[in-house]
Amino acid sequence: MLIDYKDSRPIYEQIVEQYKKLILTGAMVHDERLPSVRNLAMELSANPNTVQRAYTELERQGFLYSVKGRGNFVCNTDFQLKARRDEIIQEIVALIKEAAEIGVDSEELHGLVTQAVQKEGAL
Amino acid sequence: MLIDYKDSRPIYEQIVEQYKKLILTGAMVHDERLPSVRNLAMELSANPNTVQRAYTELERQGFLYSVKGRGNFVCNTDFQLKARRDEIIQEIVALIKEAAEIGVDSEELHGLVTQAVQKEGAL
Amino acid sequence: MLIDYKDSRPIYEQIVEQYKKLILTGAMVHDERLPSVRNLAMELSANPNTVQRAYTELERQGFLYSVKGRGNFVCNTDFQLKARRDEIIQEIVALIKEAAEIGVDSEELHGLVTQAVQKEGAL
Amino acid sequence: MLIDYKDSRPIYEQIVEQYKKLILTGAMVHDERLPSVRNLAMELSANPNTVQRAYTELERQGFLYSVKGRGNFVCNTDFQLKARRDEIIQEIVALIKEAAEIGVDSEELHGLVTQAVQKEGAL
DNA sequence: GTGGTCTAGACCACA
DNA sequence: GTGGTCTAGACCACA
Repeated sequence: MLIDYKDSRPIYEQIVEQYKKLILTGAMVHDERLPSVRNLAMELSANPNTVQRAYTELERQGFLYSVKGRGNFVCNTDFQLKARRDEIIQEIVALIKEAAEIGVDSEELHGLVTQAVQKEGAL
Repeated sequence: MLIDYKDSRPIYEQIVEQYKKLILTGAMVHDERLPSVRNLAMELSANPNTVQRAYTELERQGFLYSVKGRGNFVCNTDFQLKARRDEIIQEIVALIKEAAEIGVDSEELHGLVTQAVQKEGAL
Repeated sequence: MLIDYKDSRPIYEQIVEQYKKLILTGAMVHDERLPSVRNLAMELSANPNTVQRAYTELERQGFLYSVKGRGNFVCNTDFQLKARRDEIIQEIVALIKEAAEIGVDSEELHGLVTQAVQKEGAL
Repeated sequence: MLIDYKDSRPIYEQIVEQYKKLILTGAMVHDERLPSVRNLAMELSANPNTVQRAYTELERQGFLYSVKGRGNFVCNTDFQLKARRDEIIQEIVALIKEAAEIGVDSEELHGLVTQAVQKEGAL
């Protein structure tokens, strides 16, 4: 877990993002325990309030559940996975529409994206 | 020009976004005059400073040039168009990578996006 | 004579700059007549007040003299030439000092400048 | 930090210039904290908005990064240093060209600059 | 406490 | 009239 203090996004948001990624990619699994608020705060040299805020947000979004006195645990994320997949699709569709508006038709765009993906893959 | 005061993004950023879109889509053309700072502020019932900030940002990004005592005018945007096209491609590539990480391969994704585009098109 | 309305500098200043250059380089000579305020304003589609302001400034700096009812004429510019030469030297000295402050010594700088001049010359 | 209220340049620009110099010369180092917006404003008897504007500009130019609730900190400036070095070279080249246009050849100029540097050095 | 955004209103340079 | 800068002071998000 790494916080980038130069990032303009608030620290609690960076924590939320990183745990969401760990959970959605399967790096953390159902019922696995997250670090305690206090420990994570020390590890990141952040304020415990900030970590608590991140955990509260993750709970609100259905990524973890907390058990008093025991800690915070990863939820089953089938639902979140499907939701994120649909979000990704909607975001791509929006970008395709914007490209069309500035004169890049979907075939041309498809070609350019394919090229870019191959370049990345070749690195 | 419509500002959403419930939007969490600051007003000046909304103004910037909307003019960028108008300019990139060709709705406003090279050397066309934008409303004066004071007029736009009145129209949006916002403060002239807020509009000024938006215009300064648009100038910095190369979308308009200002002439003291005359007003603000749209720049030639060939460069900005190409830059935005490349940004769109990179954003799509990043989304494809994220999809792969959560277990949606690029063929499946392509199919789902195509479906979504067709649905939208049918609206 | 060309005014760049996209330039952030005021129009009157651009006029001043261009006539100073024409006069210092000898493109306009001692006692040569400048266009009338009215004509130049028309040619540049600028406000006559703006042109008048430029001429007043040029007179103040000793580049032209005006004769009522006859027009504006180029001064002898031996003095201005020497002054501008000294200014150029002072500006270069200041840049050399700044370079030293950021760790570029004068020999290294001399080499880099020589290279840059040759590149320009080769264009 | 000294502001010259008689200077025609705006206060925020003077603040930007001075911090750029402090950072580029190494007087302030990577990750060092700048004064808070409010403190610097008090020290300069300027308005917090004016200081904020200077800091925003310094952030945009890559000289500092800001962390909400914590403060503003100096960036790593390798890139800025190189960029400024190149700017200095280009400015000197432009001055050499201007000198040539008004009849001072580069050898003569070189001699005059060398003299001037030695005089300064002797102060 | 600290930065970010915004309103209200002033004054200046420029055309 | 038009843009640019600035002061005074408020309120919010974040740590």
